[in-house]
Amino acid sequence: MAIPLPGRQVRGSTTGKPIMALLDLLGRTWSLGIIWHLHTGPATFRELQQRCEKISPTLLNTRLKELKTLQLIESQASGYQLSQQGIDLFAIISPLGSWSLQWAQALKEESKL
Amino acid sequence: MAIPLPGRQVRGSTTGKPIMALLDLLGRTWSLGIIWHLHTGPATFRELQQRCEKISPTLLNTRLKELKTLQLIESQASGYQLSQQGIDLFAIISPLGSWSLQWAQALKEESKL
DNA sequence: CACCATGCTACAAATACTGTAGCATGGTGT
DNA sequence: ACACCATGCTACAGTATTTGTAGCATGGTG
Repeated sequence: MAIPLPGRQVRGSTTGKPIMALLDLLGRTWSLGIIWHLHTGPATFRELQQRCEKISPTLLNTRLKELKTLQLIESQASGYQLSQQGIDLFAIISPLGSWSLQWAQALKEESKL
Repeated sequence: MAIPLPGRQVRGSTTGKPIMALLDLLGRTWSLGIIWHLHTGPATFRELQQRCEKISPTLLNTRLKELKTLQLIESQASGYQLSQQGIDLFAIISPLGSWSLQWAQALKEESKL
């Protein structure tokens, strides 16, 4: 699957709008998960594999390449880590952590009724 | 694919943590896109199809069911719309819109070098 | 009753992802 | 120098997901 570059046509949208490229990227299996798990600090390939529990090396590598091309992560001697852009992106999505807790709670309440 | 319920094992994680269920959900093709496009207001099935440009009706319907089960959207006479939870979730991710613009700009600058 | 729009399903083809095996490279110890 | 191990990553076949097109069922309108 082609890397979703802003300005280009991407999966699901022909407009080239950056947000569409971003939604395409984040909508791919494991993209969000990798960013999420990398936020706890740099990780080697194998360690990242473990943080992600069940990702196949094939896909991990594919996603890493995409994320690297799109400058959300970078690889250093210490392994892979979020780039400054990646950190900024994570800052936006990090509230999802606590939001998910109250969401889970709400679903639980609902199912009691 | 089973609907990613918080508390259950989901694609990519066995821990049952709500955030993992959420990442699984949002990581599915078009989930984010549907939420994004619904934020501009309620839409009928066919209208939502058009907002999403290229989604197949099969998948649109599948996602709508998931999002409805997970209480992020609800269907009314006026069509589908974000639920209160969906609105809250959108509030978190909405900065992605402007973030994507500067990200696109940065990528463009980079490619000039 | 013909005509049209809408919500949605069917189903086969195309695409993406998984899982296991294992190769290539670069240490470390002897 | 050589066996031994860990790491980053690729190969590839099997499986799951997504797309695309066609079209059915229902309800409203003239």
